[in-house]
Formats: sequence, structure tokens, C-alpha cells
Amino acid sequence: MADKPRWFQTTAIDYPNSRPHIGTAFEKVGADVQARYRRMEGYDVFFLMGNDENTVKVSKRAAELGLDPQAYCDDMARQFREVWDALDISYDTFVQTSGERHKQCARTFIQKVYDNGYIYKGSYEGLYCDGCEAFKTEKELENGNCPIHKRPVVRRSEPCHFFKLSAFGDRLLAFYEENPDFIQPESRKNEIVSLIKNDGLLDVNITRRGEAWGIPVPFDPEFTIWVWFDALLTYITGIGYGDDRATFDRYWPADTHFIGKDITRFHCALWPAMLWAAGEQPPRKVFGHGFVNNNGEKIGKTMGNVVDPVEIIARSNSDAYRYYFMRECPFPSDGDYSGQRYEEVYNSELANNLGNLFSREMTITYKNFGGVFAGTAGKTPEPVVPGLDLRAFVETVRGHVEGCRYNLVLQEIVQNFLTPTNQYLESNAPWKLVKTDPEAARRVLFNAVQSLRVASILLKPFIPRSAEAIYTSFNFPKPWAEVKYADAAELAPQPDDLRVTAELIDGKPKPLFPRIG
RNA sequence: GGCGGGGUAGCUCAGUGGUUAGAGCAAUCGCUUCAUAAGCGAUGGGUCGCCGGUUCAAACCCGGCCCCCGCUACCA
Repeated sequence: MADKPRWFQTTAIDYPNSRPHIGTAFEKVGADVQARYRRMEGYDVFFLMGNDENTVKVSKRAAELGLDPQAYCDDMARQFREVWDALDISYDTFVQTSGERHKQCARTFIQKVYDNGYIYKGSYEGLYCDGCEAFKTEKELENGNCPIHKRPVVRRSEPCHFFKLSAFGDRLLAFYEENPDFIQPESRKNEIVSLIKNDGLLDVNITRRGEAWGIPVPFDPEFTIWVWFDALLTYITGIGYGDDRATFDRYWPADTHFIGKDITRFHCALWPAMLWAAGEQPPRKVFGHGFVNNNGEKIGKTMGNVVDPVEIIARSNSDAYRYYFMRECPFPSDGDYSGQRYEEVYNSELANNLGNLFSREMTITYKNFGGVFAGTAGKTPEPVVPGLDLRAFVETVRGHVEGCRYNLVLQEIVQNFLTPTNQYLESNAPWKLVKTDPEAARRVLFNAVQSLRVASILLKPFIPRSAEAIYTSFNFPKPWAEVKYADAAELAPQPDDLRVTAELIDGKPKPLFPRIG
């Protein structure tokens, strides 16, 4: 246990303004695939998620609903977790930033940054709307008026605290240089580098005055901590920063922060600077994934086209949901969801290819051999895909998983492994062969079943339930909980005769992916 | 306005100088019938954004233009 490599990853901390949609879920599924893969490969994984609750918008929304902000946050957190659970997201902790522990640890952090001299008091000047009692950005204004109150805003300044972000520009550039993989994908890195080089970094106002909801600043309690500063801290307060140094030191620095491409700036510039200012190490990697569109249109509440993941799961199942988004939307880039495309991908790859392959192999075996491959104990299966170097194939897949190129992983498995297995069955036709040469037919099936074993192992991080159902339908020697990618790279003999262990009804397995549409 | 990415078959994309431009899905046809009306095979389908240039040869290199996306500035 002590020498187990550890893997700490996080997803973005979401605003609980409304229920999660397929775009929010895209990130969680992609991150979950990585977490499951790392666990398989023997890492001591810690997967952190959470909600960002200390915002003015949250307290306003709660007030609209006549709820206490805390009650509102707790209910939203419950709803978020319900969705994540429905998608089999295997998070280890879910942090609510309104929680007392987080607040206390966040105060410890900001105090440390203050003590180290990276926070100074100044004043913020901006455009203020008296109706909203809040500052507005120029972009929000409509002809110089507040878009809500239709009244002119006034220039106003008020005291605040600045974080000396400007002091870290050179250090950040040097850090990116020394750690070329820190920002993934590459295109996002170029944006940040050019931003810092061309425009430089300005000190940021990290406190707000007179807010009732939020975390009071320890060295100046009239102020609360700005939500971004607070939210980023979730990544460390969730693993013990501030009150459990041993756990913190075990998991920090994070191996990967999974975030949307729109917030790379905060994670790649502000966040490392904050950590340095507090005397801590920066994270190892930030992965800015792409966005999901709905029928080619950007998803947004104003667009009125948000899709609730639960609706899609209801039409199929969680594995199918995970498969679609990982297969159809390249994780580093944008992708698209449409009901029609969902059906196409589901039917073509899950039902017709993988599901049907499983089904036909099970049925032929049961009908002709009673589900037992007699005499196969100690026999090594033969390869079924002509010209495929299984070891190299698995390494290719592994490289794609580790690089979060999930769509390529699934493409590889379906096109270069499952389809050829269907072709192998077709050209050897064991259902015919059994009439003339039962031994040969049994050997063909014995070989073909190995493809299910290999595929189920490789697919385990993506479709955990179905992969388990396939694998445990046979008496493969290694327990499902212990399989690793390396097991997929080898065709090893079984200690005992291979046999079907799945429960069959009329000689048929329950379809893994019944066709839809 | 600046910087970056992109525009290839109905759809999603691969392909960075060299035989008739590829894959998957979708469509059409045939074979098969072990299997989830699934499988296998074949066929159709592209002026490779537009124009010009370099070259024996360009989707690929160069110049110009159009369009889409991202980051960012300025003006209002």
C-alpha cells in the first residue's frame, strides 16, 4: 500500500444555479474514465468533486425560492450527486464550499498568503448599480444602463484587498516552459502564454465588502473572500489542507485538474500563483476539455436547450450515455449531441457490434456445447484478428486513455478489434463447422471468446457495468476487481476448462444493449 | 484590430507534395441466418472553402480573399 503510486484528480467545482446538463456531465464522465483507469492500474486514486456555493447568485436564487441559502445549497448538492451517481461517477469526495471545514481551511490559506505579503489593501473602482448593489462590467451594460434596473450606473470606488498576481508572470512562463504538459491540450497553453506575454497579469481583487453569504476574511472580517479564490481552494481543502497535513501531503500536488476550456485562465495562472504565495506546490496538470453542443447549437439556459442527463439515461442506460459522449465528442475538443446521433451510435456500436457479438458467442456455445469448452484447460487461445499485435494494440489504447483521447480509444476497440472478431466468426462459421468438425468449432469459439475478455478489460473504465457483465459471464481466472490493461495484452491459458457462467434464459443471455429507436 | 485553430463524401473525421483522395456511420444492393430484423461482402457518393502562384507533380508549399470557432484588445 505504501508504495502504491497515488493519483489525485479533480473536476471543476460547479455553480449550483441549476441542475447539471449534458455539458457539465461531459467533464465528469471524462474525468471518471481516467479515475477508473488509474484505479485498475493500481493507483491510490482520490477523485474530488464539489459545488461552488459561496456566490451572491446562489444567495439570491435561494431568496427567490424563499429558502435559506444553506438549505438551497444542500438541496442542489443532493441533486447534483444524484445525477453523478446515475452516471456512475466514482468520486471519492464531494465538497460543498459552504461547509464549515472548507470555510475554516480557506481562511487558513488566505491568512497564510496575507502573512507572506502577497495581499495588500487597496480600492476597487468600477461601475456600480445602486439597484443591484453591485458592480457591473462594461459588457453587461445596455447603453450605459444597468440591464436589470434600466438606470445609469455610477463610477464608484470601495476598499478591497488585492492579490499580487502581477508578481508571478515570469515565474508562470518559466513554469510552463519547464512543464510543457502542464496545460493540455496544447492549444489552450498557447492562449495563456500569449495572454501573459502580450498583456501581462494584473493584481486581482480577491475580497468583497458587505456580503452576508460567503467566507469572512480572517484579517479583515468586514470582507468576504471572492468566489474564485474560494472555489479554487476546494482542490486542497478537500484533501486535508489546513487540518490534516499528512493526507494533504500524500495527495498534493494534483495530477490533473479537469476543467472546461473557458476557465483555463483561473487554473493555469491564478491558481499556481495562489499556491506559490502560500508556499505550496502548483498542480501537475490542467486539462481543459471541450464543450458539448446540442444539435450544433451552444447549450445555454437562455437558449432553452439544456438537456438533463437523466432523460437520456432513461432512454438507454448509464453505460450507453457514457459511451456516446466519450465516443462521439473528442474530449479535448467540442462535440455534439443529438437524439438521432445517439441512436445511431448506440445501435451501431453497442447493440449491433459489441452486444450482438456477445450474444451470438454465448448462444452458439450454449446450444452446441452446453456452455462448456471441454478440454480447453491449459490450452492457450489463438489470435483471431489477423495481423494484430495484441500487445502493441493495448499500448496504443493505453496511450489514448492516458492522453484523454477517449474517442480514439473507443474507435480503436470497435474498428480494429470487435469488427475483426465478427469477421473471424463469419469466416470460420462455427455454427456450420460444428456439424462436420465439433472440435474445430469449439476451438474457434474458444478463441473468439477471448475477444470479449480483452474488450471488456479495455472498456472497463468506459462502460463499467456492461464490461463486468461480459467478463463475469465466463470463468476467466482473474477476478474482475483485479484486472489490469496488461491482462488484455496477453492470451494466456486457463487453469480449468473455459465455460459460460452467466445466467441464460432459453439459452440466451439478457441483451446488454437492446436496440433503441 | 491582434494572435491561434479550422473549412476534405449526407454526418463525424483521418490524410502535409507523388499511382484512380481514405475510415466509420448513414444510403443502396447481394450473401448469410449462430446472433439484439443483428453479422459479412459489395456499390454509389467528394470541383479536398474561393482565386492565383511555385513544381514534372498540391488537399498538402507560397500569396490574396471568404466563412466558422477560440483567446484577447480598442472604441462605443
